[in-house]
Amino acid sequence: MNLQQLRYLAEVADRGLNLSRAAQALHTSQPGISKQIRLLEEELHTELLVREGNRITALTAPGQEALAIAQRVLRELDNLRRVGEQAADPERGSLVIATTHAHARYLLIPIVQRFQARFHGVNLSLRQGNPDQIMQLVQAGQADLGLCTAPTVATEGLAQLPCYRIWRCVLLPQGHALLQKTQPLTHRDLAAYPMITLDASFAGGVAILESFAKEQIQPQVVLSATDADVIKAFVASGMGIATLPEWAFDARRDQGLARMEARHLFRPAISSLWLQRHQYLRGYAYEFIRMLSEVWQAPRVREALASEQPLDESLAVDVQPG
Amino acid sequence: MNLQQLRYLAEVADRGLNLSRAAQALHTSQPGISKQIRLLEEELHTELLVREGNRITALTAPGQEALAIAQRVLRELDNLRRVGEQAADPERGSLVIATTHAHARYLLIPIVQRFQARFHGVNLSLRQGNPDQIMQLVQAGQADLGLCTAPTVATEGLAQLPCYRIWRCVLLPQGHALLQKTQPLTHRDLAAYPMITLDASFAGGVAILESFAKEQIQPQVVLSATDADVIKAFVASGMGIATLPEWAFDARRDQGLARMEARHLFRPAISSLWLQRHQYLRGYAYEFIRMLSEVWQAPRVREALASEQPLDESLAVDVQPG
DNA sequence: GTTTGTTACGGCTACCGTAAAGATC
DNA sequence: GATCTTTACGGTAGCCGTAACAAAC
Repeated sequence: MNLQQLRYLAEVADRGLNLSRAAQALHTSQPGISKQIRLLEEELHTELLVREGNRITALTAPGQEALAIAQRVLRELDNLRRVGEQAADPERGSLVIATTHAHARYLLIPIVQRFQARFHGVNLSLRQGNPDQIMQLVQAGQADLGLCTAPTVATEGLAQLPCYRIWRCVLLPQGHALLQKTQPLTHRDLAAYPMITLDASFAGGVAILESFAKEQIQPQVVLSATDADVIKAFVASGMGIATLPEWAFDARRDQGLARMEARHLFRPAISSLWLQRHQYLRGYAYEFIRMLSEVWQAPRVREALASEQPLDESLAVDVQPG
Repeated sequence: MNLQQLRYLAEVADRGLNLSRAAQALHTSQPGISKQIRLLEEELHTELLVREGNRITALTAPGQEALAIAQRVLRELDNLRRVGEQAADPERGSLVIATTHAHARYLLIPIVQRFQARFHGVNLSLRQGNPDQIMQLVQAGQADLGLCTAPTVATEGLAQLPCYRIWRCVLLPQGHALLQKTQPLTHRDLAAYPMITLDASFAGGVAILESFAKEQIQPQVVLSATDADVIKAFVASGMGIATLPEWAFDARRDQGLARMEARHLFRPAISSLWLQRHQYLRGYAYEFIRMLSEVWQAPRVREALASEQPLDESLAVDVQPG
């Protein structure tokens, strides 16, 4: 038994049970992979792969268990490497954050600036995607932290730390008729105009549509996008109205646009940090999290990672302006 | 990085940070250990051990983290081996159960018999100890299952499956004056005679004393022991009276002894199965657990292992006679 | 002087890559 | 014939054990 063997098994599973591809991905020879996996099978007295002819078509039942174990072991080894890095230089390393465009563009900018000022040595990188993609990145270990609203896919193995309550407002082109209205907006008011929404992969997009459905009103969605700036551009061009997080609108910068209050129409979405439960976090990662939300001090984060409970959404706080 | 290195690190920590002893325990040379640990430290760019002169006096902070990781990895490797064994022959293997004398001697005998009849190929072995020792055995992986009442020590990393409610009765020598009493026994009645109790390391022993304390009565404890048969022998010899689990008394076999009802005096103790959370269980282990208590079917056990919650004690059932 | 950890060195295992064969689509 | 896995084989890196050394109690 051998770490290499576990690495190979995991990679083979990752590459659709194709030894050649696994070998390529690992920059090694394909017979080596074959041999090592055979050795592992031999040692366990069990076939892990189902071979038909000279193809590998599936994992056996014990193969699936073995794969799960291998993945856990490999993750622990990653953690061990991080422990070393943390000890060697607590202020040098990398931090990958997967998040949505809106979060990256509006929420994270001041935080990232503060973080970079404090930790010059940390290579911070942002990856964009919709919540489902973000979950994948975090689950695969390709991102350290995810920040977004709840995804539509399963979140196995991830801990969720609720951070922000996201209230939506209505965005319209300046001079829009609705701006004349002095009473609070209604769903019916909005449905009279074509709408631009967030893509359905975003909890925000879905929630808005559901709130219309509840009122038995069908809004006319002309476009859905994944990018707040794209949405704003379309609104400014007069294609329709939109709902966006309140903090995605900046009266000074967003010339040609106006916003109207809509807290009475749409419940806030909760945006959370998502992270792998069994992952060692570098010290600066805890600092980053604390910068996101004072609620999440390091000990509290550790506690949340250990407990399997989903956490109370009331931990989320309203976003502080800029 | 290398499995051997993790194994060495764990063993060194286990042997009081003594390389020589670790080498001995692993049947290898001491310089090998030294070298491999140095290599690991080198790869992590971090010292894991605190060296003073030529002694190792402590683990550094990253060393502690590394040790924890190494232990988790090694446990997973054990699991992997078990996956292999399970697949190679589901009915052959070993099962180590750590439990108290009373459980082994009375509760487990019929269950062990049924289990052995069903699984000839399984090497079943019982280890005796008090609850604290049992926890240690399970936590160290030297026993697969623990069966006993709650220990006084921490149970980190263990899952508790409540199984039995243990009611106590009073044991007296035949012809004892109390046997004449027609009304229910009181604490005061009992305190009039010297008592023999379970050792304080048993929840049972402590609970009995506490129930007296609550009544502000001080019983006269002449002896405490860890073995039900020893206690019975002393009671039979007239040294005093005792409280024991109801099922530890057998009117036919225990000549010279008599029992009196005491359910109104002492709350039942809960005896639970204890097992390591991240341990792969062989199929027959699930079967054994089911034989202990029908409540604990395999899927339910898996669920309990995954959830970090302490479980409801009401899952425990009264022990069925014989 | 005994115990304990590190350094030095030679032997050997076992892993790796190349080459070739076997099998299936 | 193309793709993919397995078998065969030689080179070599790295692990292991012995021996010698250094340092502490």
